[in-house]
Amino acid sequence: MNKSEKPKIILHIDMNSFYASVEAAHNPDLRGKPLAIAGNVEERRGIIVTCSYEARAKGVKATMPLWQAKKLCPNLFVMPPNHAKYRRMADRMFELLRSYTPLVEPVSIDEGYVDITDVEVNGSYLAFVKTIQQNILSTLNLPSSIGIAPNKFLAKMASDMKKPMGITILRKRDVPKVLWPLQVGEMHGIGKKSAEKLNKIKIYTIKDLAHADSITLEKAIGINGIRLKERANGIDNRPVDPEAANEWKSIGNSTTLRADTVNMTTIQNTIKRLSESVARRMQRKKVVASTIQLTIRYGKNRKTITRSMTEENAVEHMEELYERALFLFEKNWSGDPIRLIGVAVQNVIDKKETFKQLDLFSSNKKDEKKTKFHETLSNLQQKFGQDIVFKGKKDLE
DNA sequence: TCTGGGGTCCTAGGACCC
DNA sequence: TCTGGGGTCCTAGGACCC
Repeated sequence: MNKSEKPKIILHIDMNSFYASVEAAHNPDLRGKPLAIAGNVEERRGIIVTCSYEARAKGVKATMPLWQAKKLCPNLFVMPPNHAKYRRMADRMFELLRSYTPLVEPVSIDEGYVDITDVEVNGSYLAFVKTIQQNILSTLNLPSSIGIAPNKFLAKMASDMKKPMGITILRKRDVPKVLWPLQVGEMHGIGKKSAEKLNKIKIYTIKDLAHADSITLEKAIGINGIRLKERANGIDNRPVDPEAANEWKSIGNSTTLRADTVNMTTIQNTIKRLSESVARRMQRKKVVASTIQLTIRYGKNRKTITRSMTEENAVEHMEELYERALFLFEKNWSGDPIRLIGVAVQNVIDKKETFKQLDLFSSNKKDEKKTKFHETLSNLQQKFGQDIVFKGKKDLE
């Protein structure tokens, strides 16, 4: 950290079993009961998305197949997800946080960072954060856990330590005592694969990672290893960026089919429906995109492929997406039964920036190239005379 | 008949340019 | 007669997160 910068105070707010809590907030009968939100409730492929703490007590967990959860907890209440409802509650929750400071960065529908460094606080920060937590609970009927720390990483690790309705302060000087004894896989950013790779080079705990040799680390898990080592030492300089959530890199929809299929009508209809949905979301966000990506997951081994194409001009309409997605499908489908289809767009830009983009980048860059080419050509002609022959169409563009 | 759907970021190879 | 090196863009796949 720069010496002139004063230490920051960052909060990480994590909503406890958010979907289940929202349902319970809307329906008091559900409170205190084992409740699960699961996709495809009528079908055998349904999995648990979120569940209440009462359900967790019985061993029910997110991503568990529904049938398995019911076996563990026969009186489980199961509801399909209502994303519009959760979105509305999330919006209200973030609005509430913004009443304290504009420095709020939503990370996902149910968590976000808040930089309260410059918020005037009477009394202790702990008491202040408690009022925020209570405010969320009394206004929206939703429980949360909050981490307080000098940076994002530590705040994130802290919010995870006491659930539900916990508040945890994690100071940098606490890192050796609190964080270092943990297994390396407990660290945010390290999943199963990286944990395995780290174990192979004898890094087991966060302490091991904090003291690891950077070269060895980079060889084992790439450049990300260096960043993770910094985090293990309590260092993280990422600012809280309120705009981050508005900048879309990709927008996509995918669906697992009822049964694996080779039926072209089903496939076409699915691609059409997904294209519609993506186009609608793009319109709502007022963006266009130049790359269209198709995902196919085969039933056999769940093998997944992605194929994409990039257009010179950005597209936005359902028909444009559908046409390209279908083209990618026909070009790349092996003929094997399909389990999942996805349509997504990447290289997303604001619609109002399209004109600028076209002027500044596309045409200007091309003009620049043309100008450069003609300069080179006339230089050569001066040197060697007029009869210089260039091969290929590209040279003349 | 075990594994959904929404994302972000990184890597690695090839094409192409200077 | 011999053969560099850096940079960017595109594509496909993978790791990770909620």
